[in-house]
Amino acid sequence: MKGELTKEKIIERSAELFNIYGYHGCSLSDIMKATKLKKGGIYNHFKNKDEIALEAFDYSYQAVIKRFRSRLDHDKTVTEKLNSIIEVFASFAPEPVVKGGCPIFNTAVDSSNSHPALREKAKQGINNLRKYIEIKIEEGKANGEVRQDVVANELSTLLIITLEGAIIMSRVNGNNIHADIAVKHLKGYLEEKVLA
Amino acid sequence: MKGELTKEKIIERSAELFNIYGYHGCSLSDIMKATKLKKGGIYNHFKNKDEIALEAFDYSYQAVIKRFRSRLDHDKTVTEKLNSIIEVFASFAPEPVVKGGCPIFNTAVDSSNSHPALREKAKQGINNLRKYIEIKIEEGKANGEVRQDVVANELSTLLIITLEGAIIMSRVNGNNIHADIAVKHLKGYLEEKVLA
DNA sequence: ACTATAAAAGACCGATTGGTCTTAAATGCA
DNA sequence: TGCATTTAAGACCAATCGGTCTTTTATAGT
Repeated sequence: MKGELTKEKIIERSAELFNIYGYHGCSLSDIMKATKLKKGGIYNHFKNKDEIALEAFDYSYQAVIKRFRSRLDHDKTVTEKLNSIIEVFASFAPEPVVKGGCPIFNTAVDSSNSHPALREKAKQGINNLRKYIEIKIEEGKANGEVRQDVVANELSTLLIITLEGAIIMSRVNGNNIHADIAVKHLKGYLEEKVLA
Repeated sequence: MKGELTKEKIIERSAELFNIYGYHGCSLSDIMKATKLKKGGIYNHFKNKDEIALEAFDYSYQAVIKRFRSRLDHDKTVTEKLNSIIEVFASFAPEPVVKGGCPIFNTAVDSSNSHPALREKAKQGINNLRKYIEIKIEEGKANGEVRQDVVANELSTLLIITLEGAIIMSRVNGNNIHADIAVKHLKGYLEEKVLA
């Protein structure tokens, strides 16, 4: 069907708009302009703006996960995977998956006090990502690549907060050096404190 | 004059609203409700919504700086000051200066692609804060408390991104453990890599 | 090619947006 | 206490918001 393509186009374009401008900063007429559709063409596929935003977040989240997977699939050792995780995060600064920065943290900040349903999705997105990293760390502990005294969920959290903070800082300053500082620091930390 | 008090009330209340809901998520009628004023009472002091938002940011920024200063004033050594910086940041998670998280980073994320004037203010706020920390580090290098191989502006950036990332993560999860993890990590880092 | 159906257009809706302006009330000084 | 001035009220405005519904157009199966 043709409609399915249209729906995907709406999702892709609004994912970008929501990521750049936030839920309240992006209106239906913005989406209409971006998709070159009129109201009827949009509401034929979605029952309201919320539904667009929610599906757009899912799309963005999957895009983030896809970048992690496609990179980590090439890695054989946990050591390589942990370094890749750091690099993929940092890549969100110069080459965002969706224009406007990391959609997960952006949505978290944008929605956390104003849009419960979106906030819940962002929260789950973050925690899924954290769990994903945690499992890699546990794998490293199991096969001897990672020290036994490393607390997987703490390290996972540390990686995410440092890199997400860096991405935001880089975006505000229009400069990637902050992301680079985070990468350097975390890689050094891995070497000295995490890897066996 | 009475009007001055009213103006301050408007700024304080809207600082909170903007911090919680963002610029586009907070309407004039929200501000009217929060201040118990009608439109005339508000536009008597400000020429438009932008002016309120800009002055509200200044207010929030000063409140952040004030918390840093009042805490760091008690510290004698640079070592104490650096630990205080970490603790003050972390305090923004359980006890925000303005309800809704750190107003500087919130504004940065909220405005960075949609409100140039506000974005510029947030950018300057972040960089002033970074400079402030950088100077403390340089003081430590000068008096021998901090190692000579520490790059002040890198360490300053690292502290901010890690702690700001943690604050956001804590807010989304409604839980301070992420801020605590950041504190623990950074204090350990200070001990091992920064302090002489 | 005809037709049933899916897709998109766009007029229309009430509510709300940010903002203006006139009017009324509160304030502070003499 | 009287009066000028400051402060706030609130009616009013055009524009825009998200959303509905009918109509037209495009598509796809026969």
